[in-house]
Amino acid sequence: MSNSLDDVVSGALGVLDTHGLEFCSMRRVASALGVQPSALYHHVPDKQTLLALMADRIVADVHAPVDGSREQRALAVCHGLRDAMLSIRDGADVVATASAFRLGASGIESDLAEVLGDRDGARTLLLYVFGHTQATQDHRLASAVGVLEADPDLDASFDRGLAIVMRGLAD
Amino acid sequence: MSNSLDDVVSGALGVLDTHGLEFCSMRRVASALGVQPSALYHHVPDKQTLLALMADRIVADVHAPVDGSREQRALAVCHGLRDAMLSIRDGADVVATASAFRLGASGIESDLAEVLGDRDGARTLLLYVFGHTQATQDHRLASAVGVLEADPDLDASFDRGLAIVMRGLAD
DNA sequence: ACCTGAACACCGTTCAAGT
DNA sequence: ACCTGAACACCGTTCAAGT
Repeated sequence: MSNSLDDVVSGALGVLDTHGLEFCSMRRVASALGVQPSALYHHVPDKQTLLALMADRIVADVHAPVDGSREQRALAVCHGLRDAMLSIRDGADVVATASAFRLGASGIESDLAEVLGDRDGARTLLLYVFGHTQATQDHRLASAVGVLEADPDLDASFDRGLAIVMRGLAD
Repeated sequence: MSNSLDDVVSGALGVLDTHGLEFCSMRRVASALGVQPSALYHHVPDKQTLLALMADRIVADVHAPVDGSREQRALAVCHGLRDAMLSIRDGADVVATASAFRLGASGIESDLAEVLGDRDGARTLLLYVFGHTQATQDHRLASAVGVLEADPDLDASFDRGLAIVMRGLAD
């Protein structure tokens, strides 16, 4: 059976979730799809592009709700983003790296900027969400492996930091 | 001549600055030191540890000034950190990655927490500085290579985001 | 203590050729 | 359009052995 680009992205996300970013190689993705490594290059010019497509898919369903106050809508986006990234192994690393590369050009940053009416505020909030979620996920992995003790406060810490940034944005 | 651990870290930083993180391999570092790849493992257990030592050295001279208001001292740390990371190629990536892994355990986070009297505030500020600086550096590289147009506003954008977070921290 | 030499099990990417 | 097969130029890490 022929694979489509969507199949390739799905296959890559499967490898990511079961083996982690470190082992998410073009060769592994190819073998998960039952295909030679070189076949992937028919769908994608390079690995970086594949990672960007994976990032897009991870956050694809994150949108601002239509009603609520500005603050409520912004918080919903931040929590949705965090949950989406945490829902897949190393998701935060994948999304944060891809997003750092196109700051200002991401759909979510525009969404957030529209909700808040503040481009700098949107960027600041987004960078915070990426950074904290990445740290949370790395920390969880490390404590699962046993190199660090678990920090049960990370979710509360996220909300407290979010509150700090939102307070700075209040008009 | 025998190499010390410090020599290895210096050599690695040299390779990083001239070739970038992508090409900062154990093999290249070894060859820059005039030594076989396996020799590095006498000084360092693995590449990840070497990257952490490089990160420590990049930010080694960043400290809070002794006088000034709380806000002034915190801003000085943030700017010092940003400048230190931008002073070497891919420095922000190296520092941010190493720091995400030990959130709460870094010296700068403690420094900042002491200055601000607020652990969550320190973490929030730090994540913002890492994220924005990483995006700035990636963006500059991409525009130097020509894949993105340059954004001359990135430095001003950094200060505006910093002001937002500081405002959220005001008591 | 610091290093060599050789090996192991991998990488991303290219390219001619097949269907 | 989608894929194979083979190759190129690399990786990180281990380990016995040398000085």
